[in-house]
Amino acid sequence: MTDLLKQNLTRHAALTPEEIEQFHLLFEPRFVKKKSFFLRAGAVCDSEAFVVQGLFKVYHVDAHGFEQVLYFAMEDWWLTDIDSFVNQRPSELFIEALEDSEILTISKPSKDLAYQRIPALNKLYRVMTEKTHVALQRRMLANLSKTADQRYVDFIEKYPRLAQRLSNVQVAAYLGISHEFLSKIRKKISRH
Amino acid sequence: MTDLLKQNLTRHAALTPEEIEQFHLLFEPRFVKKKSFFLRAGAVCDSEAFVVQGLFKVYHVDAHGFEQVLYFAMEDWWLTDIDSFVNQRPSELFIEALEDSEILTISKPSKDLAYQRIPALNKLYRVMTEKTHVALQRRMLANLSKTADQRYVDFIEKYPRLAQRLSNVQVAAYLGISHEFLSKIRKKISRH
DNA sequence: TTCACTTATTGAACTAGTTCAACCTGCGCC
DNA sequence: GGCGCAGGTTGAACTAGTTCAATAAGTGAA
Repeated sequence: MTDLLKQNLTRHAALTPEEIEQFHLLFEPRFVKKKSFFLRAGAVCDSEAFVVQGLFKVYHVDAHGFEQVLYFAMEDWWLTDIDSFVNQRPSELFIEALEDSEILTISKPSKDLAYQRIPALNKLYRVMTEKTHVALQRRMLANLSKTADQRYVDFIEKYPRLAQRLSNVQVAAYLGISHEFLSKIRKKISRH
Repeated sequence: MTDLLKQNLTRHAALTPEEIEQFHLLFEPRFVKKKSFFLRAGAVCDSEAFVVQGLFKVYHVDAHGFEQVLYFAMEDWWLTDIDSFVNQRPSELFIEALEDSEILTISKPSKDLAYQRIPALNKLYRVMTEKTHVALQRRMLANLSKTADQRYVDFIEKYPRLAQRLSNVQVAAYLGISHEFLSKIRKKISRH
């Protein structure tokens, strides 16, 4: 079960086997039932998590009660509100399990300790943050330039397995459109 | 002239004076005239830069020839296409001077060398990337939830000095709306 | 089996934002 | 001094996307 985590850590930067072993011992397993929360707006994000099994939605709720999805996290993804976790300030995000899930969590004190003891972790998280930032930049540009139709097609092409596990309501909240309009897009596309 | 850079470096992580001195020596000054480019799509981003004086636009040009602005960089900001710089692959972005500008550049080999010699830089750039990522997340959520009116008001409140130096065409390309529509928004707002 | 609830679809009326074309500055340049 | 031209405004016609309300199908719990 922690093999997936170890593989993930190895992918981004060259840590020694000892460093990986030492780091992964700081994680604790936890089960999160469908519809319950890893983080709620207003609370401080006091731990980060790696998804071993299951699916989560990371989202914001605006003044009108509408949800905007920042990202979905399934197996091999990370859960965190960087701002809240790093600065230990109240979060503005919700992180909710969409399926019964299994995660590995690391507390803020443990991670701070790890940064001190394993300096190479700074490089690891620098590289990981760079990658997620590049992905978000691409999404930002796509949102500024493409129609909802194109963004929907791009989404199901880029994340086919994820798309299968999501309702259209969830996908619409990610694309930034109403679920009714997504339904109309799907109809149009299905007619070729 | 390099004082601004040193201050900027100090702001994000605790480097020793020696480390800052050693790092800043790797930067070279360069002048970029208005309307000329620091980076063009298709080229590899072989250096990063810190803006000492002037103003730049970092943007993408889509298939229809429309520009989408990723961000503007004035004094005390950084210029880079992270993806192209880190992975040394052709960029999809343009970085163009909107005013006669003065920058400090560091080449890819110099920065790689610096990471080796000054491990604390990994923490510095981890923290800087985290901050820009958080800012982009907020912008993404704002774009998904707010109308163009609200986004325009937010923009001039958040970056009042920057907004003064930009034409409405540039601001519209940042907000993701046509400049004609921005003009109508401005008229509506000016009537209180 | 029934009840409550979530999910998806559809249509009609509406609104936010685009597109195109016209026009009006101000301003640098030869 | 006139010329070209980038920047901003405006209006009219259009399109992308929303909102609201109705309907139907599936699902899980008691």
